[in-house]
Amino acid sequence: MKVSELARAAGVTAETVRHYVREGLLHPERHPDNGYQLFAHEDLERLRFIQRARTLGFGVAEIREILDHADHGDSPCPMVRDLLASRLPQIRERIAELQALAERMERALNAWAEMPDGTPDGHSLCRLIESFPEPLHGGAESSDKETP
Amino acid sequence: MKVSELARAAGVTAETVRHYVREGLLHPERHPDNGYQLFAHEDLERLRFIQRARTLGFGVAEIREILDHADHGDSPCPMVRDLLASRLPQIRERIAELQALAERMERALNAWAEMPDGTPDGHSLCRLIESFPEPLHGGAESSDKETP
DNA sequence: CTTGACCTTTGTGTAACCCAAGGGTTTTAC
DNA sequence: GTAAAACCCTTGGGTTACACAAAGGTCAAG
Repeated sequence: MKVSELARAAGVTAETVRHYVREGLLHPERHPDNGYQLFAHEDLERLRFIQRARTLGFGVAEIREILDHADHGDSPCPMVRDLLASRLPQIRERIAELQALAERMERALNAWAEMPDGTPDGHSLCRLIESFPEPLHGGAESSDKETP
Repeated sequence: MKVSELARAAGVTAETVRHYVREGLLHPERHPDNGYQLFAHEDLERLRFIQRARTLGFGVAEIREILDHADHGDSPCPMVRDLLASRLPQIRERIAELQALAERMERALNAWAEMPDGTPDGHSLCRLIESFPEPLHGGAESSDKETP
């Protein structure tokens, strides 16, 4: 299989496949004449494994470690379990943050619904945003990436 | 106020303040002798506004637009409301994704708890991950950034 | 007058890709 | 048989919201 064929078979873009190759998750052979990457059927399974691992919250570097272990004949299961166990609370924290965010957004929209649209207030900024509680910086901080 | 003073007053790092200056969210004056950035008390309010807007899910570029509007005497409220309204469903979608992720992780951990640790399976990869459902790519895609 | 704390700019790194450019190859169509 | 469409390669730059390091100027205190 060539890059795009593998990509289509797995439902990802060719760029993604090349990315995984660059990152050492896939090790295709090369056609000796033209240098094209040649993937085996195993690689399709491997790519599907990568996708499932991604949906479980693993990063590319972690997946590479897992696959390297497995390629050496070691069972990566204990490592995987530990990674999973350490990430789960972070996910739950993130969920709580996003739920709080959604609530704040909803409160803002509801408050706005009861106000005229062009509230003449060009001097000071939107009072509604200004009246939101400060992101108390004394507690547990969380630098994050909201919505891209 | 100098950079670090403003930063401390708002509970952020000096790097963050400089970042916002670079991005055009803050417009400090310059001390003519030494080139230091000089912030007014308004800028502390402005920075607090930025923080609140961030907790509402706005990106730095969006906040810059909002502030630019306000600086021109226009009320940015309609824009803000539209941004909020368009992002809320995305947030909800993201929450649903993360909850599904947390559930998958929990199911995996529970299944593992009932297995011996070093399940000898060096050839094929962890069956548990392999048995997870495919990230069906036919539906609504969402390329995202999981947990850093 | 020398620390030490603070200031400046510039450049690099982060995660997981996407996209464009420039150039070779293979397949398809006429 | 050949030309165009379609696909391949690598390289390099962009995305987010900062953090961090380096090299060098400035300032307050002892």
